[in-house]
Amino acid sequence: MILRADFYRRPTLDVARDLIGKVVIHQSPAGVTAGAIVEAEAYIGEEDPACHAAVGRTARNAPLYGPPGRAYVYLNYGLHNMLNAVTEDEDHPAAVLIRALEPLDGLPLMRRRRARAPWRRGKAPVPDHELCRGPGNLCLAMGITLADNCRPLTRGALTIHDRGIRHNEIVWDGRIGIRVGTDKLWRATVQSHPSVSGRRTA
DNA sequence: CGTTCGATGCACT
DNA sequence: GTGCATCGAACGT
Repeated sequence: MILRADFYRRPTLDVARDLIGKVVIHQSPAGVTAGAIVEAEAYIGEEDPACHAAVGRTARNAPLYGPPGRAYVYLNYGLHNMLNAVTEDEDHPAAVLIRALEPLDGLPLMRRRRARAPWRRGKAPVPDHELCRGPGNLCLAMGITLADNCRPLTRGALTIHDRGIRHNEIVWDGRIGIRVGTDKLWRATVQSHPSVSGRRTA
């Protein structure tokens, strides 16, 4: 069952929590890939120093000020695309960063895309559970690019679905990979899942 | 184990 | 010109 816009038109922390276990599906000319979300972070409003909306509305962060249920994709460090789901209302810029997936469908295509990265040339193949581990890696494996920016997640080539996956052990931690706003416990993960990014616990 | 650092492109000041 | 919501290799302990 595909998630509708009303799913995203809610408090961002609720959306982040409920996105855990949901399935991202990308249909590209090269084939279909899909993965279940195991890690997500909330970025909420102009008062959140780590949110792109903290600097006010700009050309880049404009999707955050648009309707909920669309993708916000941007390039970071000149290398990696980041996939966000826009949440809340048009006048409340916020989004959930999808940080990691458990690969479900199209694993051979994911392996090919990961192997194509310049820094992976001639290296050992990526283990399956690491194909979508990390926000940059998952966009590469899924073939998500800037062309997907602003696209609705409720229909079309890039969508998010409820396939009935439920996780009992969802934990909240501080967001990672940022320099400010690290005090807020807005990172939801499936505890101990091998596809979750960052340092492994156990 | 841990920390440092280079690659790389573009939005923003 | 500066600074990233990264990745992974290289090095130190």
